[in-house]
Amino acid sequence: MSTPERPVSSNFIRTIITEDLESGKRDQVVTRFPPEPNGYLHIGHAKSFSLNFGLAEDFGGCCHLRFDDTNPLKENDEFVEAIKADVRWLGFDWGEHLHFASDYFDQFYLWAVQLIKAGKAYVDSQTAEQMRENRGTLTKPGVDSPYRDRSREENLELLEKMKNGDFPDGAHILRAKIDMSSPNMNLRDPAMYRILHAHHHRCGDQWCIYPMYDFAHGQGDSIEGVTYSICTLEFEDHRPLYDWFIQELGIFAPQQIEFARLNLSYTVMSKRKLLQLVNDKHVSGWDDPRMPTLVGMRRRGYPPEAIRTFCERIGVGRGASWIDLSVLEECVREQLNQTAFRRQAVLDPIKVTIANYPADKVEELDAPNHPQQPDMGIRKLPFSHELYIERNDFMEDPPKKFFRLAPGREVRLRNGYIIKCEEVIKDENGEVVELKCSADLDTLGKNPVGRKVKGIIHWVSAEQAKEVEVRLYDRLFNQENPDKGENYLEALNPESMQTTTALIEPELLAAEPGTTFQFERVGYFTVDSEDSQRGKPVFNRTVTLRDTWAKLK
RNA sequence: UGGGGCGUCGCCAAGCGGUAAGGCACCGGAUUUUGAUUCCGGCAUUCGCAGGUUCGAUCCCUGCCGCCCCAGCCA
Repeated sequence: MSTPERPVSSNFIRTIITEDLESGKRDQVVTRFPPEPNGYLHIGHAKSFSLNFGLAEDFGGCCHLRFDDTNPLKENDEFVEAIKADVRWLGFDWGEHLHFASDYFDQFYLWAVQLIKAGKAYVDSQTAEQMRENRGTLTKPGVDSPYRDRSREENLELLEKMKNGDFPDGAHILRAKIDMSSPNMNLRDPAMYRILHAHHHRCGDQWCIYPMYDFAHGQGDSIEGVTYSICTLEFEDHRPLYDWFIQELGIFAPQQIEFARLNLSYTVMSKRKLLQLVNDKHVSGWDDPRMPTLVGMRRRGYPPEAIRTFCERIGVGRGASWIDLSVLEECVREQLNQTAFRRQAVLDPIKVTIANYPADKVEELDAPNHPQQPDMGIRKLPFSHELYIERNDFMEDPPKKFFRLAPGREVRLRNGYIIKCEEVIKDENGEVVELKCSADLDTLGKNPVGRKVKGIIHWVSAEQAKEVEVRLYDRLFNQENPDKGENYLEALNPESMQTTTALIEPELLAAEPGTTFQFERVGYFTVDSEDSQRGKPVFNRTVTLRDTWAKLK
């Protein structure tokens, strides 16, 4: 496994574990990442499993990957495989420890029987509505079910029949007998098993009853010897219930520690909403480059190292926090800056002709693949008398601080000569269509004497340039918190993807899907892995370059 | 107005009774054939508010205020 530098910053979980190890309360660290295979993983999950795998790594323990597959109605193997691939993509390894809650269904059933025998569980035959009414409210205690005092024998028989499929869905339910007046709603006789005549992705039609997450999660951790069950804050209220099951069953007790889940600005993180975005075709799929899913980010071109850096950088706490999307983008730039080959591409072209350069001449200029890393080599860049430059690199009447091309001004062509704008040609509408320039042919690889040329712009040679499709991605939502309004769909950014045609240097035509380049002065672009064809790449804008000029304006 | 949590710089986040780490952002300045990168420097007399305990409190106590989570046969 690659070990990205980890400026081991302290956090409260690390502190707890360190103390436990020192005091002898624990002698090893076993964590786990327990996703439900009902959707694709997103950046919030990455925070969670980076934490879990990272902790195991730091303390010389291990981290399990366990699928909590207790609801067959929503789960399937496609998600299982995708989740495994995502965790691996980020560079984590669960070794031998690939588990499923469904591996433990027999044991869970035995434990349910055990609790009935101990008078700690009963079969309720109220309808779901009745149960809801009798549960009370936040301020009113609940009312005991009329079935609460059934005999153990009757409970046992009913559960057996539930298991055998003798009842339709919803006819009965197994509940823990705790306290209907508990101020903690989770302790008001929570459901343990429900009847579900459903096909399970791993068990097939073996079961007609399935354990609730609350009756499976804690015991799954216990069976696996998980020492630290790290989960998000919303499960804090469930901890007394998990502890109750563990205690009544007399089994190994993991320690649950909760942390705040990740909130990222300009995006949504709930699986339900991501699923809706996919189903309602607001995006092209789970791997749409605008999605906060790991498959989406991979396709967008975000390197796994950047995501790990991000997870490390944002830290872990117990207060609800909002991380700005720009923090993630900065991690992406940081990584890509070191690894991406530099290329030239023009997204919004304007023609430039070099009057003093022979019309029939084509020069192959040497251009470094990475100016700071010579060992990354060079490539050839064709130069001729007719070029394209970026439209916004020219201004007819520029402010003093604009050091790009303007009438009478000089500018350096990146990796090429210094040129001077001699004449501006417009069409009948006054639109600039071409710039006539002259080149100082003694400036290739050196600066002219006696004058300084500050501006540098990128370009492509007109005849050799190739046209490719480029997708300019932007944030999916234009509200910082899309959930703040009535309906998060209203916050969708209509301009989150804009397709355009770019002119690229010819070398780029052979780019392999999944590779990322820096289009100098523009941004990082990754060859789309779905829609590119051999010799016909489609580029996704991964992230723009920082642009202090844009801020100045 | 039941219960469980949380409030330290613009955003994260250390700190656990001895006098405010770090990262990101931001602002200067240097280098630069990417207005990118890199580099150097700056950036909380103050820890939600008000009292109290103490020689000393962000850390302990009390009371306020604000925010988040819980009433699925979802996870």
